[in-house]
Amino acid sequence: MENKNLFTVQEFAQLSGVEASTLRYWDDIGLFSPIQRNPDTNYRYYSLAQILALNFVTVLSDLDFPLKTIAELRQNRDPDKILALLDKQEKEMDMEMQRLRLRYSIIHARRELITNGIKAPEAEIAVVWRDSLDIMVWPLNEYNEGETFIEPMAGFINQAQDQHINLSFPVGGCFDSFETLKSGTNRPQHFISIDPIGNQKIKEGDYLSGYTRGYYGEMGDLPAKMEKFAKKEQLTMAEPVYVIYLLEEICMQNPDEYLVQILVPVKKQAASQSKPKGRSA
Amino acid sequence: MENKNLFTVQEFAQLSGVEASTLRYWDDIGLFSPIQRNPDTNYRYYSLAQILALNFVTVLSDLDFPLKTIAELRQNRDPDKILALLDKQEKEMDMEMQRLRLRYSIIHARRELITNGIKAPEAEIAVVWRDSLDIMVWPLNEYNEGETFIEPMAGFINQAQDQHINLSFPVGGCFDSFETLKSGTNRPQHFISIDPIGNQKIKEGDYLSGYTRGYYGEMGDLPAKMEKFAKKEQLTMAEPVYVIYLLEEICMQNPDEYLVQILVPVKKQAASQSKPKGRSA
DNA sequence: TTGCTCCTCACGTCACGTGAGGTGGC
DNA sequence: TTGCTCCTCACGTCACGTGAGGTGGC
Repeated sequence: MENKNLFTVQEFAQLSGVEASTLRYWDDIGLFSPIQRNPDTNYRYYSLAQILALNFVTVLSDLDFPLKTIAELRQNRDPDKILALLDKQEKEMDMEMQRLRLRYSIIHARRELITNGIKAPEAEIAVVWRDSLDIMVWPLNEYNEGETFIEPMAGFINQAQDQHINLSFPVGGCFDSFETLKSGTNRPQHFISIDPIGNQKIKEGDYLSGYTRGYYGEMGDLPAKMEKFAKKEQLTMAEPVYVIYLLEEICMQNPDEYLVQILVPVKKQAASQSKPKGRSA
Repeated sequence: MENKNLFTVQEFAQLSGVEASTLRYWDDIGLFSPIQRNPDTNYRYYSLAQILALNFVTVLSDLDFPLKTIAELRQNRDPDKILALLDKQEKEMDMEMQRLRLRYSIIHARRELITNGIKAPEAEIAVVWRDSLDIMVWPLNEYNEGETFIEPMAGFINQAQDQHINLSFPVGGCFDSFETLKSGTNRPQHFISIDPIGNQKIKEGDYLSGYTRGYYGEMGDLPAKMEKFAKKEQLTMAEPVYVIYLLEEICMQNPDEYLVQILVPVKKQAASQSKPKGRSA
């Protein structure tokens, strides 16, 4: 009965949903062969019953088992062995899941910044309310003479590998105070990553916000402008000061056009407290 | 300053966490090249600042962008383009997630059956409580003379592709009644898949359960034994009858040793109702 | 004779990793 | 002189997909 109905590759491909080229390849590597060959023409002929034997291969290859493993199993399978391999495969899938989730959060973080960068009111210095943002704060940077952010960054990248730290999240800087920012805009005390599983946060609250364009650490007269604005608006600057690169090498061709946002936590000086001081001075 | 510190491939590899062979390859394909070459020795020399240019490549390749795309972007990137590509990448990740989830449920379903198969009390016919089980019920099978399950199965596999039905879930059979099972153990009215997103369920309840070994549809004297047991225990058989292959081609070498479980929904005949009947007859 | 399917090589894919064989500086 | 790093090919990986060139049955 099984021999009554024989199928050519194309027919069997149609029947099984496995491509003819794949069937030929599986035959070539000895994984799954037709029950018959025409000795003259060398045509392959598959039987209907082979659809079940094929199922063994397709099920396991759908589960991403290597064909080599499938071929070995075909000769020598048993329930315990299959269970062990299913477990192993599931563990690799768990790892793949982790990788996917990490990528999702990187894409999410980067999309946020780029979107903000595109619609940023660049000329505007203003007090804005910020929700809290999860970040990772990198270790304290130390600078020798003439060094900029690049040296400690290189050092950290170098160490990060050992600690399995992912460096694909957007990066910014953190300064101890507005004074330290002014005295060296290209030497942040800490780098930060906009990393949702980071250990720290940019706290929610009011921030004095300003934007400027330029390569990493080049902020032109923005700090001076912001200080002037703060004085005029009677704002008390607090710490730490964050700089966040909204548009950088990932999406900008020209390094001089990188877009950075400076964020300084501020409090409005209460009228009842500041005014008397101002008057008495 | 940038030229002061130059690094060989190995050094730059160490610094950046990108393998030296990868750096050479990225140079070969024109994706990322050292700023200098020694004209005599052809040694590659990278600068510290290149670590940032490298970051562009590593971030995007960590996100699984094709190197070709990264190379094109490097020449001509802008925020909108990057946003579009991030979206595209996320959609592919969504699909990968779906594939992963599907594989998880296949592994889960198969592990359940195999584990049950390994520890099954094979000789035992007994009434067991079953929790409900999600399944997909395939269309009604029709049989011509001399045909067995194999023909409708082949037909269905053939159609399944168009409907994007995944055939990797464990398969069983469903019979309209115990009588139809007895009259053709290799001709189930329906196939079923143990598929958690199937449209139907094996209802929870008491089932008469028996095991036997043999190729698909070969059940020896198990149906007869189960019927005898039911009679003795005064069980009323209901419908439908399920056969579930716990151990089949996926984990068994020898087709004669496939392990099938027959499940017949039953009710104990209430003593008050059945006894009078029995006496009056 | 034309069109269709089948066959067997052989090459391309993608992003490297791994030698093989040879050179240059301490 | 030895050991180390660097170089440039070239080949292997994995599971096919895609021709190229040729044959057989209607």
